[in-house]
Amino acid sequence: MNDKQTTKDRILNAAECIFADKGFDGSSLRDITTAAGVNLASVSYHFGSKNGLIEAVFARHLGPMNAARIALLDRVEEQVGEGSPAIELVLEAFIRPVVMHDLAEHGANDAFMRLMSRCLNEPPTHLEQFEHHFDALMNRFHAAFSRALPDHSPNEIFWGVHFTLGIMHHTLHVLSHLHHLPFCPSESADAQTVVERLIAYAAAGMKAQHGSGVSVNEPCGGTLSFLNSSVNL
Amino acid sequence: MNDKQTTKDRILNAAECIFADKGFDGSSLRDITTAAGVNLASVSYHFGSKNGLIEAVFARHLGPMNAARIALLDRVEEQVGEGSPAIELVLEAFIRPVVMHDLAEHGANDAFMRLMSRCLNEPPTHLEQFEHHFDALMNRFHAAFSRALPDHSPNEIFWGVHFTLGIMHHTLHVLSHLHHLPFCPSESADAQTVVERLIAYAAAGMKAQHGSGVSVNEPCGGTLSFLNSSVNL
DNA sequence: GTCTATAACTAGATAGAC
DNA sequence: GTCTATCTAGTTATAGAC
Repeated sequence: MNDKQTTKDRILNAAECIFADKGFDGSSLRDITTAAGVNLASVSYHFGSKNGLIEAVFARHLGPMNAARIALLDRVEEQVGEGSPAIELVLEAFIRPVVMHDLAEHGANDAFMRLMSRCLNEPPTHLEQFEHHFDALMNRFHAAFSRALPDHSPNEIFWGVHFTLGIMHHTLHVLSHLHHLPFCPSESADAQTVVERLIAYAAAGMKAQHGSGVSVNEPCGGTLSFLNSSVNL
Repeated sequence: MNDKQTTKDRILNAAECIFADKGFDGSSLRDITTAAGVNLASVSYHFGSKNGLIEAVFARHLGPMNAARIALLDRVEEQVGEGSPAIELVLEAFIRPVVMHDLAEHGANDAFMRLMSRCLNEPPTHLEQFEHHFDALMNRFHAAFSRALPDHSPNEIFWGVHFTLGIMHHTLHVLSHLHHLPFCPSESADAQTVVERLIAYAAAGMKAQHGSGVSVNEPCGGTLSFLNSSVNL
């Protein structure tokens, strides 16, 4: 806490970055404290254990981020009253705070974005400890999606929401690795524009869920049936 | 190689499963050899090192899986000749072999599906060693998507393809964790139906990319602009 | 090909001086 | 609060008997 940041913050910042690059199990506390320029033992002092540090790294961001998503949803629902909100508005409240979080909070630092993009696939042992950050959020949004798409069955809503989680999650990964990806046009990187693309894709996809997936025995509605033959799947 | 499988196969099967559950860094060779019922040193003998084992686990599946995707795409392009293939057909060739792979090959064993769903987010160090399995595939499909959507800009194709990778990737995760997910209707699990839902969502989403994301200064086409004010993103 | 034993190293956690 | 030093346990990898 001299003229820069406290030891606690230095550890959190370094941990966020190194966890994002190498995963929880792939990052040692020695890696993290060396990068942070602090002593190894300070992790135990400030966070108790490595798991305590992991939890702290997330808690710092997930609270504000999910609060922003709920706040946007509140405004959408306030505007429509008893009616059905536009699916695009619900999607914007769901998506924008996530993609914009790092940019808004820390300029160009994308460490937490990279970390989020990694999280879905961490071992369940690690994820259970912050699942509670998402329970209330998903309840609210699941209900909102159902209201926005009143003709959709629970199954159509379920898969629509999960497909949408998938593009959001993958987008965080793409945004934080754009420079290494093939086929990447030079104008791709603006996050605001990407949010719009995400919403357009997800809105169209969720609307298209209604009535899809109904014909188990005639797999793809006729026009695709020539693909269902001898080719090894 | 008594009456069951060889030591090499026992290791591969156990590794696939344990890597899927705990990640590469989170799985020790002791975990794997114990589960396989073989000796610790046999990993070095058969695969040289832990990295050699990781590569072998993937090579066993990625070759046949990506060959099936290319074979389906060949048939689609053969049918349309010089014209534009339907986006749904290209998507089916892209998606179906991936989702169906485990079911077709091993009945209900979903270990490789879980492993694939984890992979995108492993540390780049681990992923580089099998990136080459995807180079030719992505070249073929990128061209096919461009032909199927001739009005789309390179940027629209780029994001459309990545959003589609995202839903596919997330779907593998959802399919292998269905039983733990909230809001999951009982009839959700049939993989064939899920493939149809995926194609419907992705086709609608990719088509909707054209013309989206054009207005950087007026973020969401007017109707959403009331969300762009003081709420903390 | 399969085993035991062990080398060489790294991990997270902590005791105790300052 | 911060440090050094160290403990205990776990890791990959290998040498060498069978």
